[in-house]
Amino acid sequence: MASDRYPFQEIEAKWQRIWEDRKQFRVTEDPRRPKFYCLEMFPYPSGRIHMGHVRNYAIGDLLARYKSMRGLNVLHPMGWDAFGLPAENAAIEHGVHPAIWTYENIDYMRAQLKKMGLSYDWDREIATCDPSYYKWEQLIFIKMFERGLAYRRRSTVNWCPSCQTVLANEQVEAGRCWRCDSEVMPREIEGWFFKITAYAEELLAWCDRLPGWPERVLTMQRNWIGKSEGAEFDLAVAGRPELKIRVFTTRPDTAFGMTYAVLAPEHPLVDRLVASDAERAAVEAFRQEVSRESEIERLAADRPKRGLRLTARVVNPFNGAEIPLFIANYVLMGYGTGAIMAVPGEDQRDWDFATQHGLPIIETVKRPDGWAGQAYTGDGVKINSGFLDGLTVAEAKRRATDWLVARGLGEAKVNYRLRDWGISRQRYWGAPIPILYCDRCGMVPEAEENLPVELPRDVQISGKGGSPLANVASFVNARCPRCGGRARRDTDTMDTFVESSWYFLRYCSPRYEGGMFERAAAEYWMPVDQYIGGIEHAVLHLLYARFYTKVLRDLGLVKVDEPFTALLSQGMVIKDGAKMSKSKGNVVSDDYIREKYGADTGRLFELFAAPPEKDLEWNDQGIEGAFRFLNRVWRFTLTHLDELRTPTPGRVVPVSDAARTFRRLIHETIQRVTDDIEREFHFNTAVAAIMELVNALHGFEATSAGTVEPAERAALLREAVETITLLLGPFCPHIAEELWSRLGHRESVFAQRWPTADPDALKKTEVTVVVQVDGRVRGRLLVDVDAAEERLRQLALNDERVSPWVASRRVEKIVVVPNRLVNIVTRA
RNA sequence: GCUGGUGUAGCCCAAUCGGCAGAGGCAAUCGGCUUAAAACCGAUUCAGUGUGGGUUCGAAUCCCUCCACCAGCACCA
Repeated sequence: MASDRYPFQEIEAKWQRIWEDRKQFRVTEDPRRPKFYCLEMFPYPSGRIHMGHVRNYAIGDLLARYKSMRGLNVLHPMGWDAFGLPAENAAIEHGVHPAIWTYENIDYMRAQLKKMGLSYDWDREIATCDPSYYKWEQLIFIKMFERGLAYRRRSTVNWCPSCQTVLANEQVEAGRCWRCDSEVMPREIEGWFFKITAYAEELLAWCDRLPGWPERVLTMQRNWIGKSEGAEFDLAVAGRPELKIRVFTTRPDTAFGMTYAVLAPEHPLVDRLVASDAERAAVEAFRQEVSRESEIERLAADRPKRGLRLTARVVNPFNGAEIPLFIANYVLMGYGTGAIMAVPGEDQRDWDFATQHGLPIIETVKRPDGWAGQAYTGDGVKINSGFLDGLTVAEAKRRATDWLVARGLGEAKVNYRLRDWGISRQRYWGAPIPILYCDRCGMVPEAEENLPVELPRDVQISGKGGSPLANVASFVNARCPRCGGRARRDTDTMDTFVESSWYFLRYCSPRYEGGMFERAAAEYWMPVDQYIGGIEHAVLHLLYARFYTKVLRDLGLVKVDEPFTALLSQGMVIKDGAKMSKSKGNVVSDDYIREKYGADTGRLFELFAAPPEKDLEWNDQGIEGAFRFLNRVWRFTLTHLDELRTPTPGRVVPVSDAARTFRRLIHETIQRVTDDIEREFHFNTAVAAIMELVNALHGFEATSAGTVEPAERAALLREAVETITLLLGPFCPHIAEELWSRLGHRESVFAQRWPTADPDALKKTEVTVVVQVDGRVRGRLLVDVDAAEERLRQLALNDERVSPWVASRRVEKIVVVPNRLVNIVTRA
């Protein structure tokens, strides 16, 4: 049994050892050669590599090896996103220190990756939990702090009760924690923010300048940034000249349709507007009611709009009308000014509220004929709008804004949905925030020479009640770097997305001690030419990394505007209808597949089963097929080794038709595989093309024995097998190396140039032209390439399989597509 | 509800500019090899492209309608 299968275990171990001994994938900057930076998203060391990881790394490895064979100087590093909550949970559950748990996992997973035969430069391996890594992150934090890009404030944040920590907006999915799926609660807390909103416009603008990114991801980022243009202006409170309410609107043209205004319940002005104790009590009760709603309920678009009418009234500056003022749950404090003008005629939300509360509705845009809807948001001619009447919506927006500006009442304004990135985490296993609180000097950054602020090892982790660091006296109690007096350290740690926002830069010079990275190295390698990872980071990591890169650029550290030139978002690996995960118990382990079929087979299957951007349904039979294919290639090569190794002179010039046809297929395959990899990452069709060639190789071998000259036959078999081996290299590196060496080569297959198609071999002398009658195929013609249209027309009409279909009918017209088809259009 | 994507053979997937619906794999069936089976080798079957319409000599491909599934966003004024 075992003898039937190629000895993958032996081969894989052998070549992994050789690659390691030769340091084959170690790279250095080489200004004479064009570079290619190929990067896969580094993993969190959760324990074991599974087939979802394998897919990611197989794609990256294929590209890295392919680009290298194309002559590029390829940087292909790997490391560990090593800070994170699971390490702390392990500590709570099993009493293991997070550091020990993490490093043990790293050791195991590194061994797994090595057994996959991935072409990493392991000398560049990094782990983000290493103080020599996060030291630089702390330095940048201080520089950001000095420039106001990192700031501390008290605010309502997303609190995950299960993770016992704060989440950034990006880390909340439909009201639930992105990691543990618990319902997120609002909580007032003091914490650190990165001012990503300062880059909102640039992050958005560059979405149009990243042609190598999937449109899907760019759309998600654009939506997340959520730019909206409009105007801001003041509503005067009737009888209270000292009070003004600032509102934001994207539809200043509809201001004449304003029939009431609304404040967010927690708007600070509300307290000054209440006229009596009774009203104050009512407001309090309303606020209580609203705050009891959970995050999930708040997010439901169809939840009832609740509101409370205040006694205060406001004045519409456009027409002087005095209108009622409400507080309502559908206006959010966190967006715009926390206050709106309500125009039920042209806004559905206002329409809903107005009809519920019996408020008037004024139409300010002429409805199209037959309009039967509620609020109308389309274009049209302005009506009931004073000086705006007769204008289009777009014109009226401009004129209304100009009118506000001219009177000093307001201004044009752009708002973004994007909020600043909250980075404080009330947890232990992360990078400490390098800030101290001095009794005398206040908030002070740690001095540069004192970095890194190291995470203390000795700590009690209970999983409850604030940051574990707060209980470590030796950590908390420190000296003020400014005055030398007593100071307390900040006891929060940074969001782990901060580490992954710059690891690609650290890879450029991972052992550099003079800074985050060596300038020359980063200038040579950056940006990443091809980034590969899962779609789940479409907004999170990918937006943060873009932001952080721009910050570093503005600090004068890097020259690039964007970190990733091209992005490939690979689909998930699915089993039994769900993403592989421990909790679902549907994980296919890498170890199991590798031991049963070998690393090459596992990689081949995942590259072959579906195009990379699609989800891949795991299939036990499919992997058998991939394995069978490799065995087929192996067996053919070994059984024909004598013939394959007979020396043949130089280039093959086939004489027989069978040989010429076969050689053309060899070179067509080179062309197809190259195109498939370059054009759209269609690795599945590339594999199919190689399989087709292998099938044809078997056919040629069987039929050419007596009919083709032995020397010609041997030369062609050799050309075919060598081509197959070279093409297979990036997909299945171990078996390719072994076959290459057995064919008599001493150099690594990866030291070879990627094959290019011989134009002579591709030339065709004859083509099959299809003959259709009224669009239906009725015959075929074998003709010389580029045969004249007139000749094709005659041949088609005279073809014996075609003529019966034409005989009794009148030929109306004949469409000729050279080298393709002839379509005879007839009429009765 | 909005936006994007996908729908092709029993299954996973191809089809470049609108030009023969099928490259590859899986499964099934038959044959060869074998004392037999597995493995292996060879062959065969199977869809008219989610629905309905339109444009065209010709549509999986372009346009419109509807359906299903997936993903993202969802009181953002």
